[in-house]
Amino acid sequence: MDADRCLKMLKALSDETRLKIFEMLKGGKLCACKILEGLNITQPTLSHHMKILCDCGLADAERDWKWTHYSINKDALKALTDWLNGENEGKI
Amino acid sequence: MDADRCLKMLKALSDETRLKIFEMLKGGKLCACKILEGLNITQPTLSHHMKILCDCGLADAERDWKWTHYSINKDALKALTDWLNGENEGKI
DNA sequence: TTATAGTATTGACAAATATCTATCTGATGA
DNA sequence: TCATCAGATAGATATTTGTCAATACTATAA
Repeated sequence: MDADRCLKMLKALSDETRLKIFEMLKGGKLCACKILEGLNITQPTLSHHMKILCDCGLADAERDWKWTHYSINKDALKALTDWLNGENEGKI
Repeated sequence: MDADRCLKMLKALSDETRLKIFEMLKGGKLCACKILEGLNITQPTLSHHMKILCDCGLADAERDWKWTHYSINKDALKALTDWLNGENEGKI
C-alpha cells in the first residue's frame, strides 16, 4: 500500500454520494438497482461512481446473470485504514 | 462521529498536497515553515490547506510566538478509521 | 509609533469533477 | 433474428476546488 493507492481510495470516498454507497455496502452485498433506489441519481451516474469505487479497489463487482452485485473489499479497506493509522507494513 | 464529519475528513485527505502534509505530520509536530519547505506551493496555499485540515479536526494548530505548529489529532484520526471499519460506536 | 516577520484572507482563474441526456453493449428469451 | 433489459460509455455543462498574487492581520522589537 503506497500513498498513491491511498490517495485514490480517499478520493473515491470523498464524495457524498459515494460515501453513501459505501455505507450501504457496509451492510452487505447489493445489486446496482438496489443501490439506485436509495439515491437520487440517474443510472449512468451510479455506474460512474461504481467504476471509481471499483477502480481503486475498495469495491468488488460480481455479475450474476443480468445483475451486478457490489460489495466492499475488506482487505483493501483494512489496508487503507492501517495506512492512515501508520501501520504501513506490507500487504496489498 | 457521523457520516458528515467523516465526509469532511475524507475530503480533507483526498487532495495530494494535503495527504503529503498528513504524512509529514504523522512523523510529528511541524512548523508551517517546515511544511512549506517540503512542498512546491506558496504560503497562502499552505495556509488554505492547513485550514481545511484543522477545520475537519484532523489537525491541531498551536501558536508559539510567531510560529504555528501543526500536529495530527490522533483521536480524530482514530474516530475516522473506526468509522470506516464499521466500529461506529460512540465518541467524538 | 514604526518596521518586521510569520500567518491568514481576498479575489480571480484554471483545472477537476459530479451530473445529466443520449446512446451503446451484451446477454437473454421469444 | 429481434425485442428487452441491466449496466456502461460519450459528450456537454455547471459546480467545486486548488492555486496564485496582492493584501491584511497580529505580535514583537527597536
